Amino acid sequence: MVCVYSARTTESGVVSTSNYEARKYGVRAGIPIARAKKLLESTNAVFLPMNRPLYESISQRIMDLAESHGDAFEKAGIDEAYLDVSKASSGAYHAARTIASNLKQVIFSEEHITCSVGIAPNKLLAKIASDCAKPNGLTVVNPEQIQEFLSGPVNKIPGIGTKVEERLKQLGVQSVDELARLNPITLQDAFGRSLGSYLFRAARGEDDEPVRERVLPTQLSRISTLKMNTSDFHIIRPVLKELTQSVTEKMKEKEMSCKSVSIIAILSDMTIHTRSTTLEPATADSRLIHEVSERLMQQFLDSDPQAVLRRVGVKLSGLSSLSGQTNIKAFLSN
DNA sequence: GTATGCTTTCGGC
DNA sequence: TTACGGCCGAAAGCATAC
Repeated sequence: MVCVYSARTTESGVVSTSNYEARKYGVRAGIPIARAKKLLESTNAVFLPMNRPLYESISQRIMDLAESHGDAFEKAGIDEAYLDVSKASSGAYHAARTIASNLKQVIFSEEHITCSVGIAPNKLLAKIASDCAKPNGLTVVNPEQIQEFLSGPVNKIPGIGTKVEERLKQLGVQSVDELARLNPITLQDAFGRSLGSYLFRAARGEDDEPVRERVLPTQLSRISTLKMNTSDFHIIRPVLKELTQSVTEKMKEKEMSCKSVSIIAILSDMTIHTRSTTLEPATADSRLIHEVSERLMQQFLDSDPQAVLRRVGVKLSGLSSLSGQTNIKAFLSN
C-alpha cells in the first residue's frame, strides 16, 4: 500500500493506491489507513509513505515516451494520458495496436513498469477500453463493436460513480443498454443539461472531445491536515502562510500569474468550504497573495464562529502565463 | 436569450 | 462500527451585460 500520512497521528491518513493482492482484501484507494490495517491484519502487508516527487519524475519520463508515439497528446493525470494515433496509424486499428504494443514494450524496458492501453474511435471508448483489461492490458474497440463492447453495468462509463449510479437505479436503469433506451429529455430532466446529454451520448459510445495538449495548469493548490482541529486563527495562520508560500513559488516557477486566490477549509465534520476573491490585474506578487489568503481565512472564521477546522488549503486559479500576457500586450499595442 | 465571468461544489486519481 | 490526503479539472449556480 502506498499511503498519504497526515500530520495528525502516526497512523492518520488514507491509502493512495494498493496492489492487486491487497485489493482482494477490500483495500483500495481512498480508504483510511486504520481501516486498511484492520482488513490486512492477518497478512504481512507493507505500508509505504507516498513519494510524490519520485512518482512525478517517473511519470514525466513515461509521458515523454508516450508522446513520441503519436500526434496530439493529453496528460490526464499522473498515470493516465490520451494519444491521438489517427495519423500515425493511418486510421487502421491493427496499426494502432502495433503502436500501442511497441509503446508498452518501450515503457517496460526503460522503466520496468506495465500499463494498460485502450484503442478506440474516441477518448470515452479508449478510456473504458483501457479500464477493461487491467493490469497490463491492450484492448482494441473497432467502430463496429461499440454497442457490444458497451454492454454491461452503467458504472463502466466514466462519470458514473456511486451517486449517478444510485439515481439511475431509481429510474430503473442498471445496464448501459437500459441507459441507451432512455430518451434525452428524461435524462436532462433528471441530471441537468450537461450531464444528461453526456449520459445520452455515452450510452451510445459517442464522444467528440478532442485530444488536447495541456501545456499549463489552470489552477494550483496546496492543502494540509492540521495537527489538531481548531478555530484559532493564530494556529491556522502559520500553516496557511506555509501553504501559500509553497503554491506561490510553484506558480512563479511556471512563470505564471493568478487572477483568483481561494482558501479551503475542511471542517471537523469533513464538510468542505471555500472562499475566494478575484484580483485585478492578475498578480504574481507574493506579499499580496499572502495578504489576500489571510484575509479570506479571517473572514471565513468570522462569518462562522462555530467552524472547527480539520484541514486548511489555498488555491490559485485563473492562471495565465506571464510571457503570454506580455505577448498579448505587445500584440494589442501594435 | 446568449455570452461571459465569478464563486462554490463535485468527483477523479 | 468507526476510522479520512493532496492534488487536479470541470460543472453548477449565480450575476451581469448586451
